[in-house]
Amino acid sequence: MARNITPRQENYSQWYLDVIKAAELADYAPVRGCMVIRPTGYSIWESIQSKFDAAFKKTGHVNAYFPLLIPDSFFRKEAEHVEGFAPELAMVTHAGGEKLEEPYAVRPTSETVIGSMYSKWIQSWRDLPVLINQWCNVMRWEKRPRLFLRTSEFLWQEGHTAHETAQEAREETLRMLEVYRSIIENEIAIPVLAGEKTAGERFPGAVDTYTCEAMMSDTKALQAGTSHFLGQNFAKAFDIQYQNREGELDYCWTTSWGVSTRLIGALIMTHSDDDGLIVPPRIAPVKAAIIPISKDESVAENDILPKAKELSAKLDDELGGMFTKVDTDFHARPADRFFTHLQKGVPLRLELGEKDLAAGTVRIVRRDTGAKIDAANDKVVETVKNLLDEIQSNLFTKAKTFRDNNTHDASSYDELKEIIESKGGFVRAYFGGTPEDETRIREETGATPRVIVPGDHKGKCIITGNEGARLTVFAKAY
RNA sequence: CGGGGCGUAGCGCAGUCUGGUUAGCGCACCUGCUUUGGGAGCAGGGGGUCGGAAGUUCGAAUCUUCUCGCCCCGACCA
Repeated sequence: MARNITPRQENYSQWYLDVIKAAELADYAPVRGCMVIRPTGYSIWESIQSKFDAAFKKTGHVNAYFPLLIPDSFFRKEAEHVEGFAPELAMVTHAGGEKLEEPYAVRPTSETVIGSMYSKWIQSWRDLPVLINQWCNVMRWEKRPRLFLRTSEFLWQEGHTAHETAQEAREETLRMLEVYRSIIENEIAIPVLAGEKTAGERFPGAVDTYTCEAMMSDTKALQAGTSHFLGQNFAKAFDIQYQNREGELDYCWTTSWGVSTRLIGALIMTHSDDDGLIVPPRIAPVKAAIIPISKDESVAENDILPKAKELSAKLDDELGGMFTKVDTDFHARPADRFFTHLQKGVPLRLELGEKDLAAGTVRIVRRDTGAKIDAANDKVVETVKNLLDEIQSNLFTKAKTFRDNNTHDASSYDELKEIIESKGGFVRAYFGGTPEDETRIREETGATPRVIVPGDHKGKCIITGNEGARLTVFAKAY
């Protein structure tokens, strides 16, 4: 049992912070609300990034980079956008030792700068669609920061597309939502509900917002990715016009979508346990730690290490890329070395000692279950491959079962209130109310509508009593 | 931003109320020996000026004022 991590049951937030610290994922920076992403954490981000980036390329998107500083006036061009972001903008008022004529905002998101550029680049329907993504940092001055979940500065990806028709833009919005769902579920092993947000939860300036909503292991909800249909709001604000097929001027239809380093927070709070981090195999930068052990340090180094390196090379070679890491911390005792990799969430631990060499086997230990398997040398590659697949699916299934077990139905507002208070988790109820109703529900229960359940579920609204309300998931959220 | 808690060695803490010789303890770290398959034992070491600033005092970790930061709850949050 880990002795440097507070048990989850005792104090969930402390557990979360302890896991991050023990796995050396991040540390607090000198500036309030900012964090340093340490190598172990950053390598997980790189791994996540590469999955998404490949998928974006596959769906026809290209990467570009837009500047960090945005003229303050840009934000005022879209009424809802400015209202939504004004409170969290960081402003640069001085530069070069002088006060600036017009302050620059440190980007909280780039719809505005990108919109201004699109208006220059797009002339004709032949220029469309424009499908651009950028990987960058953004800053939102948060009142209550939490590592990975809500920091003032964070890393993310923002896709910005412009289309000829509303239909096409809507399809794009949903296409990217599906890309998100599939990667978050299949690679990061986090089950999500991919669906529409209610009016009160919309991105400022969007016509429709969609989310991939996940449940953390304390039953609170976390928005893991969003995709927005922006209609012609930004096109009108930034004058993104093109000449259509009939020769007339028309406004584009735009979308934007993003996932951030918050996914690392989601990964932690979905899979990890009281021993520390657990990283799903497909995301894990190191999938197996190979640990040569012997009572005699020189034997470990001179006799066993070469075998370990051989095994490492074989696994890397047959299973692809930077697959394994050989632990050469011979001065530490085995148990200490085991814990290091355990806490960093490495999916498999391969122990190689004199006993194993004599028996022609390798001892394999699973991070998710702790199960130990002695695999014969000629079966190691196959066993490792199978175990990684098993761990991947086990993590997903476990998380999904947990979510399903903590999802309840409410047929009245009172019942919703009662369930949120007594059990927590996701509560499904028919809802067709206004943003004002949402505010009231939040004030009275602490829960908010997280996502409209995908599919055509209609019923009687628990607030207004009107028929035709959509089945909506309510929960307390991060 | 409001309420509460807290900043003393890398981490966790004691000491603060009732100012006073070289500021302690556990873990971690370093050296040696014995150990070694889920966080070892003994012995010997290194490391802090007490979050920061100003003040009171012969004397401040301890008292006063200001300030910075962290955690929890609340408000807010695409």
